[in-house]
Amino acid sequence: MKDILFDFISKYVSLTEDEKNALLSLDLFHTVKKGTVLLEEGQKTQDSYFVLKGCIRVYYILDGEERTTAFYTELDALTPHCVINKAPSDYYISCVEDSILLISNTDMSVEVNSKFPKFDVMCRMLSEELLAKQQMVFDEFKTSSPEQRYLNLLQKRPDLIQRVPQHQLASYLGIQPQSLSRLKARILKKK
Amino acid sequence: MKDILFDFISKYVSLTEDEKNALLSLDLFHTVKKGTVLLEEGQKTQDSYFVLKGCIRVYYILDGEERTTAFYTELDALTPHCVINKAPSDYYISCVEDSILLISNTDMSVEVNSKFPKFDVMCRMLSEELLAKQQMVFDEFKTSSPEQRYLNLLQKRPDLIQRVPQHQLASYLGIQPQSLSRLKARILKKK
DNA sequence: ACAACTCGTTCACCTAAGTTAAGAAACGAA
DNA sequence: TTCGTTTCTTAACTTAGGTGAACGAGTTGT
Repeated sequence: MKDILFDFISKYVSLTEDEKNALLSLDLFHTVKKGTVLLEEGQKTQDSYFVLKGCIRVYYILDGEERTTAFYTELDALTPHCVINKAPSDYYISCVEDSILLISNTDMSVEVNSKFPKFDVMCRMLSEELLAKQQMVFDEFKTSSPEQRYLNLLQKRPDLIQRVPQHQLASYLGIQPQSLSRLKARILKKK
Repeated sequence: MKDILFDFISKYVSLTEDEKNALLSLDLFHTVKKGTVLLEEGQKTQDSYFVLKGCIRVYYILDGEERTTAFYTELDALTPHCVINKAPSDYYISCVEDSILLISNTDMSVEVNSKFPKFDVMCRMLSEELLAKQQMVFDEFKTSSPEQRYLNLLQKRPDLIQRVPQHQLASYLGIQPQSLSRLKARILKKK
């Protein structure tokens, strides 16, 4: 697990042994059971998540209905909105599978970053990269139909379609579960 | 113009006179005429944009059709995807109105950031904030219908509806211009 | 084993967005 | 100004997604 983390970090900055040990001394690793709710609507938290293994999901409850807007899998990082703007969360985060997560809170980050400015640089690079990636995903979503979105997902994240319940996937694609079934049947017929 | 910039920066870090002068010596301010194309598909650039006055627009050309995915107005910052991942751009950026922009390139940033680490911190804060905001906008888009999106825009960025051509607005909402006209007529009828 | 529940799928019907076409209004260039 | 272009709107028709209901398969709990 440590290796996965340090390999990831090494894409951005190179760490000394001291810095690695400083990180490891923070008790960041957590195993989380499937179904665990990490964050609820209305709560405030200081925690950010980094997925080492497994899958977590962001969803809203609107008119009593779950609306899934994001899945985070291996090597994805998630800093909840409420951590940034210090307001209560307007969404939920839960665990789709048994997962191993790295959970860090703002206090830790502030402390580590002030001791090792290198982490500030890494965080900046990471946010910039995530922002650019997020924008691309958004652009693809906007410029395509539900059917194209499904086909696109089939290309880019085929694992998601297998590991995630279909009704969550439907809402992730912006449609109803029934429409996803119909859409899949339509695609099969075409071939 | 300088004041607008420094007021904006002061929300993140406080600058000394030296730091302010270092910024001003960089020749960042540019006036750009309506219709000017700042970035074309296939091009590489090092430039990031910050809108002091006016409006710029990001769009793709798919099957010969323009697809607008974003508008940037006063105090919005835009770092094109191609600056981050060093690949040719897959979209265009153009000027919707006569605008005053702050244009900075990567070389400048690297130089300034190494001289004043404070800017690294500011950039990190800014990217994190933008990422969170972007995610919220994306979530709203995903969880609502075109009609709701239009009503939402009417609430949150009413100026956009006035200052931007309707066909660009339609594609920003993920629909055809005809559908936007129809949708607006439908809303008027309801009232 | 059985009931209660969840999940994925199918169907029929409804509604809204896509498509094609046409005309009116606004804008720009000569 | 006038001609030509672009932009916006309206209409008629098509199509895909929303909605409500129903069914079977798989789970969970008793």
